[in-house]
Amino acid sequence: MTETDKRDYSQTLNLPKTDFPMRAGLPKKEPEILARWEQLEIYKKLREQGKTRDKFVLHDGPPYANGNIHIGHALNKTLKDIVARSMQMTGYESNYVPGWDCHGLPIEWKIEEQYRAKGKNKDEVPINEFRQECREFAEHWIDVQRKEFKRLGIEGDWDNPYLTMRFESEAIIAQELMKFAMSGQLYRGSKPVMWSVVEKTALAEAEIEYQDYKSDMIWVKFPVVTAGGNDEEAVEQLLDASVVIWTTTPWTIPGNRAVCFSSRIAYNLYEVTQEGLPDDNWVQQGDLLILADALAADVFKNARINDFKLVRAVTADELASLTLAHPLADLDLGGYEFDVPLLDGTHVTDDAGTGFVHTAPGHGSDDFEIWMDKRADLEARGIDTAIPFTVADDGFYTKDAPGFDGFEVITHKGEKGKANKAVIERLKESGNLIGLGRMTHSYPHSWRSKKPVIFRNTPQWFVHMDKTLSGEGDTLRARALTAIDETRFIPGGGQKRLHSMIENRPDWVLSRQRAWGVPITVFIRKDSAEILKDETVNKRVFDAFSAEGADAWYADGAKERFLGKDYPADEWDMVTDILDVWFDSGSTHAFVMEQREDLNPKRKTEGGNDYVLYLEGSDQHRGWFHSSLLESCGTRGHAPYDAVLTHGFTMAEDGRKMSKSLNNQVFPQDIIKQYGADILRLWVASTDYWEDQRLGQEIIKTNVDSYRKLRNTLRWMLGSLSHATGEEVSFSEMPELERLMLHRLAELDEMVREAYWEFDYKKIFHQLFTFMTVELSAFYVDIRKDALYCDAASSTRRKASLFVIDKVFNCLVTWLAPMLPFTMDETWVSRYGEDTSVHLEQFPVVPAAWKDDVLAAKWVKIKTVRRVITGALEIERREKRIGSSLEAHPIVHVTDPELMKALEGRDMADIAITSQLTLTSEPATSDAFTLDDTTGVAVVPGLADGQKCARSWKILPEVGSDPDYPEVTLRDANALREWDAAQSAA
RNA sequence: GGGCCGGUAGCUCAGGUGGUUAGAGCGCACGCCUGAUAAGCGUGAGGUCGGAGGUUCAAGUCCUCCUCGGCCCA
Repeated sequence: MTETDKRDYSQTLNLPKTDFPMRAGLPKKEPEILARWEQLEIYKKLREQGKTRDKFVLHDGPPYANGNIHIGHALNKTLKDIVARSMQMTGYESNYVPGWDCHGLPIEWKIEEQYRAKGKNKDEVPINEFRQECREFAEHWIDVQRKEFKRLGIEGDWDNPYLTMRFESEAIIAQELMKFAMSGQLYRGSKPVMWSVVEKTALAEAEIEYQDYKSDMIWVKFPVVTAGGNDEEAVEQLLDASVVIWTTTPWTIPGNRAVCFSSRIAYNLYEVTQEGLPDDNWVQQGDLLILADALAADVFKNARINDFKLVRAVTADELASLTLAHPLADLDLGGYEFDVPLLDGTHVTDDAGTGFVHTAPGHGSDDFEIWMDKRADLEARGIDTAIPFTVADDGFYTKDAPGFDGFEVITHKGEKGKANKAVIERLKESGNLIGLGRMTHSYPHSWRSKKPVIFRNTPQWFVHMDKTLSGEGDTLRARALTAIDETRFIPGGGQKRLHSMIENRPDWVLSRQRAWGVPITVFIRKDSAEILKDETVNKRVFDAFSAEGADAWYADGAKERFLGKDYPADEWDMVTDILDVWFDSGSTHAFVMEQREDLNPKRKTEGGNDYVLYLEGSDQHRGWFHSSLLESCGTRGHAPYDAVLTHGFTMAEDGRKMSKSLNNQVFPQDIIKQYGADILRLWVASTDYWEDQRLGQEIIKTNVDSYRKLRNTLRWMLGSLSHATGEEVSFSEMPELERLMLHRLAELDEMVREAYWEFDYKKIFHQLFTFMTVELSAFYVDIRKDALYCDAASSTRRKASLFVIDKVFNCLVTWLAPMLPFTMDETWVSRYGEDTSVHLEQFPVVPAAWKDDVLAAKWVKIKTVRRVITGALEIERREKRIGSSLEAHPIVHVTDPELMKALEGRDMADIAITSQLTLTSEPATSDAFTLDDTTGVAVVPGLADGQKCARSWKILPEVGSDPDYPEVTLRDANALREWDAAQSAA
């Protein structure tokens, strides 16, 4: 025969055949897949499919509609998608309804910014016109984000998402608020807020910038009025003394109600010993002052005193027992004759000042906090804890600051008013001023006007945390704490975190002095401050909001419209504050979950089997998990969720926060454009998202590599399955190697189902990936390629293998579908056709009978022997005695009877991928190859004898013995005979 | 400053109740194959488990402190 006559045996082999491309081209392919899903109406079909099932509701926490999505959004939505898809595939109806948070400050800012650019002033625009612009702004970003989320492959009701600004939503949010009002949980209190006199508005922390500012500083004596303790002499001594404070805001002195000290700081009583002081010196010889040890010298220096002596230490207990007089009390101004208590506060330091902190609860957050914390104690001491409103919105003092009428703290132009000067004069008169100065320091200014701001007490709306509700011990706090105990937290630490927050939090502030939001739809009686409680009025509000949105509250004539005939409009005030957006989103369970027929879960507590999960970043312990819990406990008595799942934050590759300035940001849009959404999703699936994750170029590259390996293994399966006929092979006929794979499938099935329920995606991905590379690609496939490619069509071994590959394929593709929806769908379609989708499948039922631990244990032994053989061949390869393992004929000496027993009936040549192999229980000579960690196995390498089969490339003596097919082994001759018969029949 | 959480090979992850020389996959290096081929197979080099003390016969695993990083507060 000449070369050209030689038969091309590759034509007779069952080589893998597939159109499934090795290279994915995801950036181009994914949009096509999305279009196909759209066309197939996958979402609709899923809902159809789930109609009669129990529901697994992953209730969406709404992102804020004001910009493109970032990596945190991508992580969050991808996780949600994996949850929803996997729960649907395990037999739940898992409908994902995305939502958006639309009201709030950041959008207001954007609109105001646009105004400023046009030279327009917000205050001159009718409020509903302004609100309309906010609404349109939100709408724009909802559309942008919706497109970006869909591009990630997130399945959900994108055509009907929920929005907090939809009229129905606004109506129910207001209705929920009115429930708090009706049940007596809502009350009007007050709180200091950052206030800009120039703009006559409250400012949020983000609207503040710090600039240097020159302030007046004063040192002021607070004379001791009463002192406690058993030592009479010590008490007498203290009664002659004064506590000294220092402040840079003299204008807050009329608002003073307490002095704070710290039990961690050392204090002493000092006596001024300096003789010959001028009469007009504010401190005189014999004065007794209490000061922090570390600061006394400074204070005396400022008071122009050189000689003083330490009388004795003053203990924290003594300080706590003191009552002081207000420094203005003796001037008969009327209104300062109250007791000033000393409070132990952790915020007090001895870095600067006197070690005592002047505390005006209406003018600072520390001041307010400690005042509220100690409220019960103070009231027990007979101290009025009402916080005075000493400064009006225009910067002028009010009647709550007697003696300072007509003075202003900050003028309407943002300049310093005469308040400080007036206070200082009065203090001089009182004899309690002991030092005066000026200092330049960093001070909060309005972002907009660049003018200084002040902390000012303002009326706010609160919900009681500790008010008794339905009975003894039933408070909002108690309800929430119980609800937390009954909720499943993943990871578990979230329970503790939320619990301690609720345990320690102050009353819930609901009000914001803003324009873009749902108004606090409450009326208060002008003369008594009583809250109107009337269901008819509430109904009018609800109906109007449902039809017209919350704008109805701000429309002309709204007051008369809602109050109706029963309440004279001139006797009632309409609240114009809006609700904090946390109340909006905290009510989503009410206006989304309960309202939508396609959600409306019937949970365990209601006798159903439906399950509700909230899934957000761990920052939402303070946010959405928190407000949803309080809202639901306040109105329904229980948590809105059965489980809370949290994820960490995405850091840059070095573990630090991503930031523009460090230039280490990763944008989802870039990854999608360059690699595809499935690569991003693979990262999500492989990472430990319960903690903070890292993301950067190297990590993306690792995932791209994993993706390639995974895709190629699937591609090979698709190619091999092109020869599958669907013929069943009975379990008893199945070779052990096949049964081993089915056993592994059964094990993996258990793992996958468990881990999906635990939301442990990295476990699923890592185990499946390792299975695919180690057990499938490098072991099973490597061994079975010979049978698959070369065995005759009728071969049971080959059919069994195809059967197994088919099962493995279905399992892997469905199991991975929630994580890699694009690629798995592409894979599924490649096998089952364009009108199918893996996303309409369930996880396959894997027969429990496939599990065979005895078999698995036996194959551990077989693999042990295989490792020694492979090791021996590696030496031969290194020494250039063989290239392919098919050139070898190892003699395998197995002296361990246990191992030998495992090998019985196995074709070890196949398993080791050699052409020939001899097994013997005879001990080998000492130069045979062994592995250190394996006893009882030794391998003497050798070369296979005979001719190389032109078809299967095996080297066997039998090659040439079939006269019809002299170039091949007998197995291949048989296969060719079948092949040729089939060809001629066709 | 306070509460909570985390730091295991270059990367991503495993390492029940403390117990042999700390594992896997990827990547990397080297080799083989050329019928999964911009693929497949094999071998190998990489870690004193953030650091320092302590408890213990024995600690990545328990305790204390420190450090770095994160979230939330102040």
